[in-house]
Amino acid sequence: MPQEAIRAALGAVLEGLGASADDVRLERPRDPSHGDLSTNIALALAGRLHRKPREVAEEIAGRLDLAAAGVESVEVAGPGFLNFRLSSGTVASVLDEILRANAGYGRSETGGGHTVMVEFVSANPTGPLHLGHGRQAALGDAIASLLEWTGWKVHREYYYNDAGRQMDLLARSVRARYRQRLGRDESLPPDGYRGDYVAEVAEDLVAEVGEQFLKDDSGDALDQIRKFAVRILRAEQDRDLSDFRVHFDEYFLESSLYEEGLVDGTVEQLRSTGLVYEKDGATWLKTTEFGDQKDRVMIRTSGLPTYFLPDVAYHKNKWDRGFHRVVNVQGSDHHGTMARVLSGVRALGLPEGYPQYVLHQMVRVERDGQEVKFSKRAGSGVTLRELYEEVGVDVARYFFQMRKPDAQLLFDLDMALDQSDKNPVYKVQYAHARMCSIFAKAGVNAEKLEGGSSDLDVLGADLERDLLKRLREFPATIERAAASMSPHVLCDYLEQTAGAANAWYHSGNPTRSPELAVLVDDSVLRSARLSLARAVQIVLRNGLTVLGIDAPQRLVRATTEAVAS
RNA sequence: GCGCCCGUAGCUCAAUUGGAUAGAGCGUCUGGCUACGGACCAGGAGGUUGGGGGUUCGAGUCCCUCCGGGCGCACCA
Repeated sequence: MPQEAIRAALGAVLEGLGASADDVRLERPRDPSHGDLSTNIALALAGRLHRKPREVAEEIAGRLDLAAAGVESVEVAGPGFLNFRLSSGTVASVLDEILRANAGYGRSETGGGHTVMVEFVSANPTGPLHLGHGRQAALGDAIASLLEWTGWKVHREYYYNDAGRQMDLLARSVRARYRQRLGRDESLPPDGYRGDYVAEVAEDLVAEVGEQFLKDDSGDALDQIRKFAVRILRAEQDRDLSDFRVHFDEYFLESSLYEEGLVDGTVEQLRSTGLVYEKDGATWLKTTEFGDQKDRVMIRTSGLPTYFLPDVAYHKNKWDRGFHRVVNVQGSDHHGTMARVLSGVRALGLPEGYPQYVLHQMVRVERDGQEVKFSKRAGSGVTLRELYEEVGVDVARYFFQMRKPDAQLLFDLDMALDQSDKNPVYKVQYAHARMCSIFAKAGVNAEKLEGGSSDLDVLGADLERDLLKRLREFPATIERAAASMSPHVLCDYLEQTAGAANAWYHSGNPTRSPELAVLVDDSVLRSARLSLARAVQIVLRNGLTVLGIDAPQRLVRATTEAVAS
């Protein structure tokens, strides 16, 4: 690892300047003319030492002993950067590492095997999942996966409200449709659920119980209808998520918090903090103590808790279950709840930074430059299933992941349906398939390829150096994406790496420049380039795997009819 | 009105968390190609990073302010 060697060499010199190797940040400069690796340590130190940055840089460069680091040259550039140029053998040495680690390349132990819970989707079972849930499902799953790749033990959890007002409204909506279906004149509740799926549930109810609830207005009957509807809709959500390749370790029911007395327990604990008071017949929590805009009611005049109380109890429960790091993925329309939950959790004495939130913004879908708005079945919006049945799961997942969560997402259906390199998903998948096709053409078993050739320094072409340097950055990219909980960082990396791989591949067009082809006659070159192709294939495949997207060995273009169906 | 998020090429978005000449894709323009998989390739043009001020060796990034957009501001969830 040249980074470590350079870092060590720098460390030796820096001791005399009151700094250490830990202060050094080595980066790949954007501009290749600035070398292969670069550090700003002299700039950082200059202020502290009250000296000119370039002078400090010159001094460090003069004293560096880089004999063992595979460095060809060091130069001082710009305001005081130290730029290192590596020998091509050193640059190519990453291939050994990649081929050896194979499916493990990119993994790290940063998380130390500690436990983290990622809670996401958490939609109430009042209807089909829509696009916002889709973004959250893809995003949450990718974040969970990134944490796994960086050494965390991840628990995926889904929380849902199976009681309360919305559920009651759902039950009454289903009851109305059910009675209409049986020929009785009954209208939907004023803010009832209007989507066609409600009638579908009602149809199932008729098949199940016949006319049993036709005239029964009792609370018990309504309760049974609610349970029936929840069962049907939960099953549908499970199918939608499972077909979207998103799976949970645990489904947590809000009602269980009440059944196990956790809500009452939380009230008691909060009271003991002295931050609880009575006003206007209700019970309030001083959330302003923790930066909320106003205090919040936790128990209404009626004696019933507001929703925010079980939320706090739930987060106490997560902690007590041993999850001392929790990531909540939510739509940014819920950001108001965040401050309240955090206040409640702080009041209970849980530490700063627990839980963490990733808030994502809304999704719009466009076709031919026009926004797609309506789904008759869902009553409003577009359902997740409608989307991925049209564009495919790989494309849908990738599109949801490729943008930073806290910006609005424009889902461009025309690009999503395109099957050329214009579509970033196919661009990456196709680069992967291309590498696989080279192995097939060469008649080699990719799994048997080894990087241990001592002749890797033949990979000296600009496109090869560029590609090699990108491959080396894969583990750091995973780290960065995981640390910032931003899958789009990985998407960006994969697109650029696929682009670099494509450029390399195309430069070796056998008709025009056969000497640059992977499968050249020269056996040393051929073997080194096959190793490079293999490394590219491994990195692209691992990256796609993190995102939950297939890395097929060959792509078969769908026909127009198949796309339409 | 208050709070959170966002504002970067014609469009959709990046920018290694304060680094060097702000990068990709789409679109556009100009060339090229009998193919290690044509689901093409190479290259060009395109920018006062919403405006203004500040912090420092250095700002798209941090601070202040103004403008514009999204979301949230219940004893609803």
